[in-house]
Amino acid sequence: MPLHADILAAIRRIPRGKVSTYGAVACAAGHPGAARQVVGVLRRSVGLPWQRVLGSGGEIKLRGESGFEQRFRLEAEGVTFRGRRVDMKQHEFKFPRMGKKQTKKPRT
DNA sequence: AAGATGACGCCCG
DNA sequence: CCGGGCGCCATCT
Repeated sequence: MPLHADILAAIRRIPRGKVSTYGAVACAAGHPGAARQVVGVLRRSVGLPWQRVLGSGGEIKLRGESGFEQRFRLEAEGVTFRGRRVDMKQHEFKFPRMGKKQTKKPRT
């Protein structure tokens, strides 16, 4: 499974009103250390909840209008901020256990 | 193939 | 809290 597919899936699993971090997503996708690749996927893919992906500590790493955009969109989902960071203790989404491959269609 | 870059993460002063 | 440096992985020129 292409790494971007795993990352893509992980990002899509982030529920509304919750957020995650690049590193966490990469890890949840099964690619610890591939935080940068998470960024790549976010940029190339469209229709993803990119706003729910933040930097470590819940900090918005985007600059300029993009940063504002992200902040507003998150607040619109009910996410609260602590200064310039998202209140992670309240909105950090903990990815479910991922044994190996069984992540979506365990089907019989 | 090599060099440079990126919405990163973590350590150190 | 702030600034600086190094490591990671994939992509682009």
